[in-house]
Amino acid sequence: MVEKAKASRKPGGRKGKTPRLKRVPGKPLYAQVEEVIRQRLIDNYWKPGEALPSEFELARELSVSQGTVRKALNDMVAENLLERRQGRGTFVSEYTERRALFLYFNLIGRDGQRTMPLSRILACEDRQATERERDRLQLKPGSEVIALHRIRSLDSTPTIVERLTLPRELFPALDGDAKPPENLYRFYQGEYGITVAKAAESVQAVAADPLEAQLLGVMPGAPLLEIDRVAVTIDDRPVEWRVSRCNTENYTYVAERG
Amino acid sequence: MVEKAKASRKPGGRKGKTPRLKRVPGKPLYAQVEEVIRQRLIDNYWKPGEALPSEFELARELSVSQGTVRKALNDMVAENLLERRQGRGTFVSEYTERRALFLYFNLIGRDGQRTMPLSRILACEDRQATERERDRLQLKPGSEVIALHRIRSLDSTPTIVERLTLPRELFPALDGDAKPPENLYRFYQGEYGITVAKAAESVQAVAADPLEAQLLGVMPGAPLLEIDRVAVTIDDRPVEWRVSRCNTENYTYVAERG
DNA sequence: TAGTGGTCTAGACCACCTT
DNA sequence: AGGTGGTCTAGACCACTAG
Repeated sequence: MVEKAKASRKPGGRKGKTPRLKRVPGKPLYAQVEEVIRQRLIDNYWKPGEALPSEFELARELSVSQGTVRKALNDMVAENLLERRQGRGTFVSEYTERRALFLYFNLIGRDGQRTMPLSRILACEDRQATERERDRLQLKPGSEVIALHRIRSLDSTPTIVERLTLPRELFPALDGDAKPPENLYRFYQGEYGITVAKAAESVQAVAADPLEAQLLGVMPGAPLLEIDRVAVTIDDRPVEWRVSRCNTENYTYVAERG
Repeated sequence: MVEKAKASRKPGGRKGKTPRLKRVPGKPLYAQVEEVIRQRLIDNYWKPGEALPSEFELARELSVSQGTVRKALNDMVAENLLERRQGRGTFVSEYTERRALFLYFNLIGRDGQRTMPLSRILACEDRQATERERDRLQLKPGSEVIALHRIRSLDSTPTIVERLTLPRELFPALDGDAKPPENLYRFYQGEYGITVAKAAESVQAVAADPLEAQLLGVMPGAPLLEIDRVAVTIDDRPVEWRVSRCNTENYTYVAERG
């Protein structure tokens, strides 16, 4: 899809070879450095897992000091966009299993253990977005979506019934036959160059409907935890809407405050 | 050139004397600066709302550079322990209404608005800690606790039934007559010098029992959101165990991920 | 105007990793 | 041995707030 822009970096006219940053009133230099790097991540100029140039190289390229580059990079580490390892370099964050588990999977067992869920897809549908879906995914009327219905088990016990909606335009080649794997965010990244950078969740208690009750092995009307999540890219475009209904008899949802 | 630091640490030095920091292998200087400042917060040497000395003063006192003090202070701002305002100074965080609402109250209305709850105390009891309470609050067998039962309304609608347990030893003067106010964390801080620094929450869906159902105006067995929270001080001592059961028909619990 | 935090630079040395 | 990020220092200037 997006080609490495290295060759096209110097197509002649534009701004010369590199964006030479200069002081702008009201906008710190390090913020401008962040913008440049962020844009390159969006463009897939540096790909997930790849190493960035060293602090000194970036500093030379952008005509700022190494300390300014350092502040920009550290800020982006705090946003989970980059990772730094002493002696090795600075790398674009990648969606490993571990990362998915700790960043985006918040159901833990009574013993405090995190377990990787196992999913079974119940249905995969291709259709027009409902009004609610358009609202959540910021889509125009008439937009197509892919709707996924699956059940996820923790320790071999069916625990989560999940409905996902993806904008068709972001995932052109995805269809019902090519079943997506367990780690969807990694799949989005590897196959489509789409990186999920953050997600907003809202949580409620709901009563299980008959189908959910049957799938989860509880009584209809039993209390379930509903997690409503919209995942967005680095540049804040919605990627996925996911509604998970969880049996919390043996698992709890965790959050840190303060 | 690094100053030789003289290393004249006096063995018989008094506590009130200035701790002169020196390099220790494996422990960065800024981490030591953080420790000193953190300990002073724990000791209430600087009180909530008070201004700290300037970066330069602290740097001189601790025999480190201003940049090192800066890093320590900024780290502690990220932990919500301090606040900095350009041109004014660095201040110890205080529990304002606004702060309590945004840091520790996570039920928001359908419209995304945060509302301050209004509480009515149903019971206030003084008794021995149960085993579960001892576990959560890290108390020794036989410890006394204060148990509070209250109902909280949002927009005049009873929405949360809450049970709180406080270690008696932390709140010696608190009794059933002196009813604590709405903002408990601020109360703890102002009256007892106890600062809640962070909290861990775990969330589940549960069925309303008959009493809760009556208080909240729902049917018995209706799904409620249960939030289980232990609040701890800067030095990680448990201050309060709180179990809130919420009617989430009109409110949702929010969290950010990534 | 004086004092504070915020930004930026330059250079030194250290700890760690790869070769 | 050479390169990377991590720490620490020193000093300059800017932006904001207060008296």
